[in-house]
Order: sequence, then structure tokens, then C-alpha cells
Amino acid sequence: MLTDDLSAKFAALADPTRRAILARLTEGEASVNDLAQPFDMSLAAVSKHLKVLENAGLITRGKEAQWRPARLEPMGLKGMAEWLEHYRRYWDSSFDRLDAYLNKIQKGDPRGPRN
Amino acid sequence: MLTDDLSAKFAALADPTRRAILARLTEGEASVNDLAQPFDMSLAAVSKHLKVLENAGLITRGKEAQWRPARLEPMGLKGMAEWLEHYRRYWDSSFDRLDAYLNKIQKGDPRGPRN
DNA sequence: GTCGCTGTCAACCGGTTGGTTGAATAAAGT
DNA sequence: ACTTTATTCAACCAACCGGTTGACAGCGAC
Repeated sequence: MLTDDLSAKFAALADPTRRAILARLTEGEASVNDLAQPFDMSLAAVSKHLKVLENAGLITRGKEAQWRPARLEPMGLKGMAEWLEHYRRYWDSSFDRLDAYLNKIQKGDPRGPRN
Repeated sequence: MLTDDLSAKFAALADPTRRAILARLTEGEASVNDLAQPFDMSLAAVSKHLKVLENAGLITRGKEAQWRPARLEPMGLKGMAEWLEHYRRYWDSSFDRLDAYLNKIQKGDPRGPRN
């Protein structure tokens, strides 16, 4: 198992099926059958995908009768967003300007991203 | 091979070694030997990691004499950042306020993230 | 209770990944 | 020319991943 939280999240998103499931869940919680409907794959396969997303902390699952609805975990993506933010200067020109300003008025922050 | 660009990027980042390499490259370009130095693994293994990062479009590689320095590809992470941005409302309370405002003054954008 | 629906579990399979080692390539130094 | 330095290639290996199938468990309805 990937014990590293960030690795688990990135790995979970490195699959189009799982990203599609997340996208679907932005519309609200859904059962395994609902989520499986667009895909040409077995229910068991979708169930496995949901387990990966759950272990990565990206979704949570409930229990209603025989249904196990999945829903987005609101904070699930925050850690990745924060990791990415450290690199914003490398693609976002508006960040460059802010960065230059901050470096001008105070000592620059030499801290690199933690892994 | 993962032909899907976003999948390749997420998969490339789902490894602490590769994230550490990226972090190191924010300090400037580096040779394979430089990059391998912190790790208890062979040069060939690091070379493979660099190939994964290169195929994902996260780094580029040069050629100076017998060195093949790696450097960050500035736009490499942009696509992921844009993908993540669609989910910002789910963790960022300040986005909630903006979102509420936008929904108030105009029809909400029902477009989900593309995978 | 038993039927039907929903979902998970376990075993299996082929392909990929992350590492190793040893040989090969390429350029620079002597 | 030979040696050293930097890096890659090829073959191999164990572990993991994404899928399958078949059995089974939970719950509601009849």
C-alpha cells in the first residue's frame, strides 16, 4: 500500500475512470450502480475504483439500506492543491509579478515544496 | 503506455522520488548524478524516473558534453492546476463566497471538469 | 423464507512499474 | 590511444494495477 498520502492522491487521479467518477460526484452523491452506468466494465471494477478513491481520502461512503452511496470528500484535494501552489510561479505570469513584489518588500521564502 | 496527458502527469507525481526531483529542479537545472545524490538507488533508476517526468511533459533535458541536464518545463503543471481548479469550491471557503456571488448575478456554470 | 437487487470479496490473469545488474555509448582528460 | 566520467540500454525480477469471473452477504418485497 502507498502509505504516503500525497502519493495515494496523485495515483488515484492517474486514471480517467476515477477522474470521471469524481466529476460525476460533483453533481451529488451516487450509488455504485449509478457510477458504473457510463462505463463498459463490471460493478466489481467500479467498486475497486471507489475503494482507491476512498483510501486516498477523496471520497467518503455512506450506508443506506443496501446502497453504499459515495460522495466527495470536500477537503480531499486540498493537499494536492497546496503542493501544486508551490510551483505556480513556473507557469503563471501573474504569480511572477506578485512574487517579484513580495521579494521586494521582504526576504524571499527559500522553502521548497515538501514531498 | 498512458496516452492520456493528464493521467501521465498525475502518475508521474504519484512517486515521492519524482516529486523530490521536481523540487530539486526548482533550484535550477541538474545532472543525473546531482539528482541521484540524495537517493539510495542506482543511476539507472534515477534515469528512468527522469524519463517518466520527461514523457509527462514536466521536465525537459539538454545536452552539454557528456551531461544531460534536466530542467523544469514551466508549463508542465498547468494542465493539472486547471483540472484541480474546477474542484476548488469543494475545499476553499473563499471560493464559496465568490461562487455564491457569481451564482447570484448570473446563471451558474453547470459545466463539469473534463477528464 | 426466498426472490431480486445491490454491493463486496477472493482468486486469478496479463501488463505495467520500480528497482537491480552488467554491458554499451559518448565525450573529455591525460 | 587509453582512461575516466556521465549516462543510457537491455534483460531480468518481484510487486502492483486494472480488469475479469464466481461466490456470497445485506436488505426489502412478496
